[in-house]
Amino acid sequence: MAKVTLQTIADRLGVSRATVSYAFSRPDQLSDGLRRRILEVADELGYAGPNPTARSLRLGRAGALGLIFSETLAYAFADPYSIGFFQGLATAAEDAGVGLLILPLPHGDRRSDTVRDAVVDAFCVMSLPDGHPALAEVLARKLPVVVVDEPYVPGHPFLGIDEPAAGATAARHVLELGHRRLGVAMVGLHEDGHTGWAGPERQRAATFAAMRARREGYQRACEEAGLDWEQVPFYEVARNSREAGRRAGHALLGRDPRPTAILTNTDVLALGVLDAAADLGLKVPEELSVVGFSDSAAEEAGLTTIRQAKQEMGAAAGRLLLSGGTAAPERLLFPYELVVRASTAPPRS
Amino acid sequence: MAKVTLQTIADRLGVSRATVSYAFSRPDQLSDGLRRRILEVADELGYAGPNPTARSLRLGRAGALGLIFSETLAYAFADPYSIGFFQGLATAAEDAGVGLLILPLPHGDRRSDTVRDAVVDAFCVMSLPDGHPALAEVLARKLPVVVVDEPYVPGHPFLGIDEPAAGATAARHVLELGHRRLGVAMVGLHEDGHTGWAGPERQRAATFAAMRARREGYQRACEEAGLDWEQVPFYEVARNSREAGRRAGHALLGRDPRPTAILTNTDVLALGVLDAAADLGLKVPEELSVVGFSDSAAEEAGLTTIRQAKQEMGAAAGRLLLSGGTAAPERLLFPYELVVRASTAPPRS
DNA sequence: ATTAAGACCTTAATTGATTAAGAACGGCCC
DNA sequence: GGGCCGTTCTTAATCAATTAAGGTCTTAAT
Repeated sequence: MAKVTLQTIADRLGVSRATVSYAFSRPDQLSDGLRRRILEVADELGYAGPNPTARSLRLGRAGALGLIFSETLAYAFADPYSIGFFQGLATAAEDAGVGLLILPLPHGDRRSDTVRDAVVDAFCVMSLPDGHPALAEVLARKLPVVVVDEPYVPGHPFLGIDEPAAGATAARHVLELGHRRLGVAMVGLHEDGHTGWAGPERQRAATFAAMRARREGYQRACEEAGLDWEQVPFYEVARNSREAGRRAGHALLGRDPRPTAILTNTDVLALGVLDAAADLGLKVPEELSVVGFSDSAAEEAGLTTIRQAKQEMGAAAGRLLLSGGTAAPERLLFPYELVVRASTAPPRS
Repeated sequence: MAKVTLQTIADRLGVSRATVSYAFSRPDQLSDGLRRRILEVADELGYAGPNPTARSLRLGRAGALGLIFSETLAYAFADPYSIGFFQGLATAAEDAGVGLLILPLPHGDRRSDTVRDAVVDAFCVMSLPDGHPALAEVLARKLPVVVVDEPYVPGHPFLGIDEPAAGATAARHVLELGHRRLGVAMVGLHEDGHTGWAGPERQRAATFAAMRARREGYQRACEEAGLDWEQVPFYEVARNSREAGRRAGHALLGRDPRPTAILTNTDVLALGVLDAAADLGLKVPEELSVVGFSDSAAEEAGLTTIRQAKQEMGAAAGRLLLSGGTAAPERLLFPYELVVRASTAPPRS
């Protein structure tokens, strides 16, 4: 069966290609009888309908939004914060009747042309580390772009929260409860897969801008409270998993003196820290306070965290991209909120 | 700034369009000097690179896999089972360097042409109710298609589990523990948004084939054990949420005599039933046994469930679609497994 | 009878690329 | 100097549609 196009049908009926096109896309331009006959023949020949690619080319619109995410897709789908954002974005796409093209980025050195070849009308870039090659590829496409969380790209709308302020809020919470011995567990600072202690230089050199800024907030709050940041144990993990959190928890809780409060930059990590505390028989919050981030998996575990409007951010990103990019603000900062639950309390004196 | 195409650059340099094309796609066809000049001018003019749509048209491939899902996208992203499947599918797409185009289906009566206009090479259809119009639209595209879970479409590969057998396995588990008073809570049977008791006729009329079959498994096992299915209270909910599960739990546990075991067709629902049990002060598993399904959110809650190889299914679906559809088996049934945890036990005598 | 207005269909330009085949030219060898 | 080969670029067909503008008829009004 050779390919069936508009022309095939036109030839078969002795009419012009344009006529057949009208039969599909503009019924009012044709007599009912001819239209019926065209559709009949189309059906008979097994015509699959106007080729979307050709249509897309002619009409100059792709009908899809591209989504770029630094992690592997499997990972992105495993992260509650990302999922919340996807939901919002998907809702916006749904409302506009466009698809969401999720673009895998080559992991490792394998090169791929997914960004260059993506048939989309706009890009949403999320959580890319500084200098990631995909960003350059996206910008080269000269399509509307919004960036979420990181990195900041001058000239394109940015959606996120005031990271330093949010980080400081989380830290200040435990500091104001009276904690003086803090520990920090963070994921997603670097791309090198390192797990272990991280000193100040390494912390400052983080390639993920949002996490770097969040950490700066932690530090600022600590220093404002008179703590020496260099003395705050800082454990970095490579994967945002409960298991990694447990490992960080064990490392931090194994220190002498033991921290009485641990800050984490994701809820999933915080849950792992709670696991570690349980392993050691430490009571939370009596003997240990834990703060998460994003409020993505915190409620049931009674975790104190910073709540972010993930879905609203996704929806806003979608609307921004689909509105034709008119009058987009440079920086769209969303509200965040400290949610105090049962994982934090004053330290035992 | 008018649109910049290959031709613009060609004209500017006084070379042919083909030459410019070669500069981008086949460097070996050109002298280094000219190629450099072309790329320079391209950069200068702000050329965004060869138009992907035009390329796609010429090359006859879209570089994307279409994913059709009956629920709203926000919902799909909220369901752990779907997410597991997506992960697998995404991994396969990633390996092949193609994108994943997630297609929203119009909810309600709003019509949309997303399926007709989707620029994809193949479709993966998941969990569509019988007779859903989107299926016809997909089939009309005459592209490779695989269907996951439901509905079964003759002539196209089907991926899923042996639903009746899996359902029977779940039911048999509690029956063999000695339970005689069962209750069932199910979601995703009908599209009408109904929540409440469902009699046998309504159960059998479910439009989602997989869930219908799973229920048949429950019934078969019960009848084999000598129970009268008509006497088994059956509560149907419209949304797969913990809250809906709690509601179903309250309904079922409010019956006299109270069921000693409740079967649910998703883990999320089962968690809700556990909530209801907790509300009523019922001890699990001493006073109530609960069985989930899919092993998607069960581990931490200690839920007995049927484990499904969601990720493997996703990966298999992807590979099948990307392999050019050669020699695809008609029906690919995946293994499932009863995982017994702490939510089931013999009834108290 | 003339003219205007519709209805219905065709012509042809356009969307932005890819690529096989061919042409022009220089260099090399005999 | 002619034949041959290689390099480098051009020509032109092709992918599959959309749509403004124009051409025929038919019909109705003056």
